Amino acid sequence: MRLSFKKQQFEARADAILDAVNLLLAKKGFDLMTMDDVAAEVGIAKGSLYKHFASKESLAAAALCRMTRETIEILAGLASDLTPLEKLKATLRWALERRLQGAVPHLPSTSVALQRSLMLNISYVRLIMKLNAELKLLVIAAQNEGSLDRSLPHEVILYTIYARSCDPTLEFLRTTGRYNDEQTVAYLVRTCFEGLNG
Amino acid sequence: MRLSFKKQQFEARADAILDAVNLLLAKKGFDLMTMDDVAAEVGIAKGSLYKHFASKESLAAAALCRMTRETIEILAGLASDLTPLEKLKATLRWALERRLQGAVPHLPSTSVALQRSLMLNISYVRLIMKLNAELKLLVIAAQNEGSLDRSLPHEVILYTIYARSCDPTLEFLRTTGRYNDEQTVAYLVRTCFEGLNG
DNA sequence: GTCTATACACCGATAGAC
DNA sequence: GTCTATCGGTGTATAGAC
Repeated sequence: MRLSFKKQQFEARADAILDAVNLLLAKKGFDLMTMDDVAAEVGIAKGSLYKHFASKESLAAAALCRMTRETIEILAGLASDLTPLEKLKATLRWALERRLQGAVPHLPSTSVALQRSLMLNISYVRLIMKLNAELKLLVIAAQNEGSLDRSLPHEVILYTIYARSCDPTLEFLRTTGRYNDEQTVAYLVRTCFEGLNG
Repeated sequence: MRLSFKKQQFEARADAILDAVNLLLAKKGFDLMTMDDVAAEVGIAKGSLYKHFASKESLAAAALCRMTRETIEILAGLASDLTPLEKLKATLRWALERRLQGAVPHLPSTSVALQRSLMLNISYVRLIMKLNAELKLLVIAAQNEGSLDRSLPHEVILYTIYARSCDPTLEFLRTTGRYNDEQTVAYLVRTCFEGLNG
């Protein structure tokens, strides 16, 4: 079918655009990323971007939606014999590895402007709420089995894990060049759950 | 002395400008903060800003220098009978409290543009290196007395504490409205050093 | 030194030819 | 649907009157 093929091409290009957006969001952040940057990175004209996405905000939202969807899939695909704590650690580990590969952090704590527009994006909010609900269940389950601190509100634990997925310590440690990616991720996961105390 | 008085006024205005910059950096971030914003907040004309500071970058650098200097003073003023670990915790607690009062986080992990320009600012780099050296001594001392994990590189510990001082968890928890400022800060310090495990 | 006015560059978004 | 060209708006920084 010819039509289906064209549509496929269209989708493929949209995906290529989101790849570029992801790269640029990670490198420069939302505020400093320009539509010229995106167009140049993809190798198309700036005007053509607007045939795929209505605005810069919706472009970023689409990129973050794709990544959140991916996270939900990873979480769903984890071996079912893992404990809740192991699942949480695996998800955090995966998010940190993705960042080292050039992905943008989940929580766009970088730009207030982006945060505002995202909260008005229904698709994004739905996805975040879904991910949030699943992680919350894991946190509570881990607390019930005693592997996570019962005396901490589950919100505190959940937010702390979220924050760790976009922790700048990752870049700091990479900049030193003293540790490989595996060690860096391991240090972050370890200090998150076990703390710094001796 | 007439000249000294005028000079004093000039310094006072510079300080008022830095207050405004601090507020705006915390609220909007460097990229979204405009010189118009700063001028409006201070209540002077935009052109007058450039009589005090050469550029937007030097304006932000001056604000961050002032805050770093303050941190060094706080650290120096801590009771000498505190253990190294207690000093580190007290400094982190102070930084988080300052953020809740509207101060900008130490590490401007928000803006890549600002990071770059700061690394070229000699005054700022000197101050950061001084603070860094003092904190590093505390970390190593705490490791030697066994109150911080000896098997972690001291860099990992130091960067983790830095990152916690600008952790977005603070805003997340405040947004819920379920905890007062004291509790919020306590949760952050506690999870940083003791982790999330049960 | 402080103001108003403006130069100059850049960005998001659109128009119109093909 | 992709391109080039451009509009409208905004931001940093400066010029010039007072």
